[in-house]
Amino acid sequence: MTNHSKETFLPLMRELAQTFQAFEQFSDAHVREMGLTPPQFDVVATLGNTEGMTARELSEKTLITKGTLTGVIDRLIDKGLVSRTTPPGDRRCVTIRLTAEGDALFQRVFPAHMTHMQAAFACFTATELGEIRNELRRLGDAFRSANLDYMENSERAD
Amino acid sequence: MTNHSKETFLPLMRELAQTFQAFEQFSDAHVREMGLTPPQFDVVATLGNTEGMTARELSEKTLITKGTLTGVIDRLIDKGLVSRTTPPGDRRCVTIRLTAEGDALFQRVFPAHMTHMQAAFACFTATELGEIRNELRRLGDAFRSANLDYMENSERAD
DNA sequence: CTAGTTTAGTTCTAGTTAGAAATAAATGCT
DNA sequence: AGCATTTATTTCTAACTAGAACTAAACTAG
Repeated sequence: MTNHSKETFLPLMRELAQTFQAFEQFSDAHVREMGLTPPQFDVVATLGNTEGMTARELSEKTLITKGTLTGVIDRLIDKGLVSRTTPPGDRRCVTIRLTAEGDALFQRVFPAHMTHMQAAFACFTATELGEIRNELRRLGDAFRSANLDYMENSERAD
Repeated sequence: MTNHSKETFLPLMRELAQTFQAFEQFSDAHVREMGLTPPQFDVVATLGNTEGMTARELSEKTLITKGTLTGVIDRLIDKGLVSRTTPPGDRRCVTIRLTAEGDALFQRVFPAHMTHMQAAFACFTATELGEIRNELRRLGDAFRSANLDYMENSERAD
């Protein structure tokens, strides 16, 4: 258990933010050229090659909160790319599914986006990519666990 | 120059997004408790211990685009935390500066936030933090350079 | 079997986002 | 000096954001 001075971890925090921003810029520029917003692409990519799923599942996989997701789905329905139906058995839920048009878009756009992204990783070996992934996971775990500790303490204060 | 299959780099992309999201959640929860939105905190932290700066400088340091910054500054002015003045010499610019009240908030809130963030890094050595930072930089450079290549090609297409 | 709780989704609010168009001042060229 | 370009910021639009309050349906315990 080490207590770091801010000079030790602030640069890492900055680097994380800048790296993520660079990733988003590279990814989003391509997504927008294909006529989708980044969250819309995220939803279409997640629904691709599935039988559809509930809003809750979709929210968990895309990291889009449920309140936001309602609006994103609304706009995808306006574009004719997804449908919202009530599944038999539980009328609280909705099943969100790609339409034929949405599936056609997915088949066209998803491989194109993978090819786009691939270009950024060409200067790494597969081993390096795995190592970076592990370090990111460790860092993410540290944030998640620190956040749990923090929320636990503020609960007690209620 | 390696051509990776999507199984090689997709997990890394997901991990990057999840790690950044965990970082934001941990940081933002604390910032909001102190009565600021994350971009507002970012601006206050950047202006702290300076004589103020132009909107352009502030935009570069915070990664908030200038159009967005106008609104963030407006709300900080409403709260009485910053001021917007035209510097002598160039009437196109504005100088954005913490008010006395804004400085008092900064002195109180910035150290508290550093202490909050520090807790997440306790399980790493200083050396590890440096290594992760280097890998993040390398990854970020890869995205930035891929993005430059991409933009160059689309320019030619105009 | 029914009141209370949990779960699913939508709606609402305030704020942020990028990008494009508009405005205005300063600089550079001739 | 005068016109064109560049630079700095604001305004505008469409979309996304989290979180809280709300509605409705489905459990669950007595």
